[in-house]
Amino acid sequence: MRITKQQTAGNRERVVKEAARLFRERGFEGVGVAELMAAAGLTHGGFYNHFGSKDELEGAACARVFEISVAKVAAIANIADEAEREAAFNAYRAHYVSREARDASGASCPMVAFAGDMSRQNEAVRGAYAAGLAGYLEAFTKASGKPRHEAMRIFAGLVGALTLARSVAATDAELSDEIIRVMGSCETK
Amino acid sequence: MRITKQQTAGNRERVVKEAARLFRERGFEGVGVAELMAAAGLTHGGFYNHFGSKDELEGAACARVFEISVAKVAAIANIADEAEREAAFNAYRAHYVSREARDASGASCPMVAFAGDMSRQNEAVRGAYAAGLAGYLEAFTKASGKPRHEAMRIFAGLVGALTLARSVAATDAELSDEIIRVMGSCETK
DNA sequence: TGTACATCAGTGAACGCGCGTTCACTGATGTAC
DNA sequence: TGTACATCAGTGAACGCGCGTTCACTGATGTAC
Repeated sequence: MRITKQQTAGNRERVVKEAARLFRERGFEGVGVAELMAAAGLTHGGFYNHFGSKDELEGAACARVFEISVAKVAAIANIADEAEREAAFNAYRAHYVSREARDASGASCPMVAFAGDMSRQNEAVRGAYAAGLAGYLEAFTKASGKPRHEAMRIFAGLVGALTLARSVAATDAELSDEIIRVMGSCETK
Repeated sequence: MRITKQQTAGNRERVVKEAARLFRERGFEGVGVAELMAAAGLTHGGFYNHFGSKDELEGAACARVFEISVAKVAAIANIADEAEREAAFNAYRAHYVSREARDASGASCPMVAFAGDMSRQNEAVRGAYAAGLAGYLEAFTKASGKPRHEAMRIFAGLVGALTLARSVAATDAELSDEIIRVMGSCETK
């Protein structure tokens, strides 16, 4: 059943994309190779035609997630008009800690999705993550228009708030909403 | 090989204690029943004399970790002298985001250790966690001497900072240290 | 452009390992008399 | 207090399931002529 080169590339692309979603939703250990392939409309046997190992896909998926996130923040940083940039940045912050963002774990920020178990990940993932975080912080600082240390404090607050809100979303909706409310409406100080 | 009731209680206690440490270090899925029992000086076969399932131990360990953490914060909240309490609270904050705290993952704050994969945990763990977080936030607010929403913002910043610092501790020590430096020296504003 | 053959993405069965859980057995403790 | 028996925490082998990985096979694509 050989298929077109284009189809092959499309299949690989779809696996990475589904992996980026599923890994964020359920963690690297929470999704198996068979399910990943099925999500892309394939069967598990062909997995190793595309990737050398599950670790390798994890690394690729992690890198992919960062690409998307960094691109979003970099787009804000590149807005020329000062007031417009600031407005976009504030909108980004507000959406970062929102009920929508909390509930869309498959589209989550990579830090919130992956940071927690980075210490027990393979080299491929750790490398992609470390490079990704460095790039993200740089873009975030630019987008914020503030000194780096201040931008980092803001970002840490966002990460902590979203992490905490998610952690009790299923068990204590009221507390989760309170966290969102308190942290989402951060005046710019 | 029947043993003393006291020894039995001591054995169970040791398993929970080791679990509290190991689960924080490597996550619930990262430590097996056999290793947990070995850490307590036992063999895996007897596990089910003490616990109905691994899930049950996870719940007990999670609850235990919160007990310890909440007690620490509550002790600060109960300091009568205002200035002394404030000093103790600031010391707590400073130590929370420090290189020592970052590297001692086995003695970590339960939120930083567990929040990330709470969404994929069993009922026992989720229940213990939700109750624990609510109790912790209450104690933390009291200890801070500030309005609840402000205390929550401070706490979210601490959680985010420690989470981020840990996530790159092994791959980008410089960035990790920078995060600690920036967030640990938080003036009280 | 048409034909013949090699390539290789996809398929599904099978392997092997780790891990949670079960089980038959042991022997000192705890208890009934 | 002493004796006889039941209890039950601990042991280590074994089971069964899930999951990453391998493998033989298929057949349409891509290529050489």
